[in-house]
Amino acid sequence: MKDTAEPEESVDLGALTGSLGFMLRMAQLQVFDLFFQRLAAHDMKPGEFTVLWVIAENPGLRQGTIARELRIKPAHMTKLIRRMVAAGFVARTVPENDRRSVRLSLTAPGAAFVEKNRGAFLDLHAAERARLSDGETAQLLALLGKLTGLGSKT
Amino acid sequence: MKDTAEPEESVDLGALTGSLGFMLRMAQLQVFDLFFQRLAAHDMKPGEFTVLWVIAENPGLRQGTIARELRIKPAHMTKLIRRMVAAGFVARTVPENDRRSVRLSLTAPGAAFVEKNRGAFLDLHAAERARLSDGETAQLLALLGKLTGLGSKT
DNA sequence: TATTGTTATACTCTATAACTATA
DNA sequence: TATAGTTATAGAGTATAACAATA
Repeated sequence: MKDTAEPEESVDLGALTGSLGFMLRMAQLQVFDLFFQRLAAHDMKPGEFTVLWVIAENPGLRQGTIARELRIKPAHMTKLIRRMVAAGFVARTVPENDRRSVRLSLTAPGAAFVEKNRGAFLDLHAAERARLSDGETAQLLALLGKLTGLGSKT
Repeated sequence: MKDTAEPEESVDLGALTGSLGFMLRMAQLQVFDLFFQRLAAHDMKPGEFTVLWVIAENPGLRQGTIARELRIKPAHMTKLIRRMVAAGFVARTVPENDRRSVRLSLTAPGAAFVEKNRGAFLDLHAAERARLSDGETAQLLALLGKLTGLGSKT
């Protein structure tokens, strides 16, 4: 029990809430919590599932191309892919026309896993739980898409 | 020079751009790049500067309170604060009424450093460089504030 | 020579638990 | 017993550079 009567000291973040970097960081931490609640049971981390997803959408893409698009460093990508291969989710193919490269595709279990967890990954209900309406969520996604140049859908 | 005529393979992210977690992650990476360009020269990382900022706004706050608010783990906070003390930016005080706790404040050099880099940290021009107008930036910040529950200003 | 991916090293951040000193 | 902070350890992510195989 508490002795001093200090009612849980409050913190004034001041102009910090006007920092895009800080606010994005805090938002990411919050949303990632939801992700972990859902996929941690499968021993799957956000970055790993994202890679599986992109391979599912783009079978046969080179490992380096995916790493560049997702801003994963090559050294890290190597280890990540090795884990996914060990898990039986990803198959590596060295094409004949360029035997330096590695092309990636999902195995049947990998494809099944992505399909099964597709909904969880998209955070369909994250926004509700996280104080935003559907409209606000759409707006937020649109702004993030414009910021990153990734929201090609308009 | 390239041999095969593949015009830089393109990646289809598909529904991934509808994932709040993924989009927040990519946006954060992009905005953090700007931060590093500006403060890396000072050997200062985002988390460290954020802590200095919060101490500046709330001198005398307990170390653990700040850690909880910024979602920094206690173990990490200990090391971070030690670096800031070593840099001469932060002073630690153990109050008489509860000698388990540690209260933090900025030294004069610490306060001067925060003041000097205040503008850079707030990413004043980050939004422009990053494809958003002022209005869109304000809107994005407001939505992130609502999502995280931190945007108390309304 | 340049490129693709791998290996190796080191450092930061995170997660966890055990520990101390106070309360 | 509970709390504040520390220490120790391990793992993931990142940065960097050196390397092998191929182009």
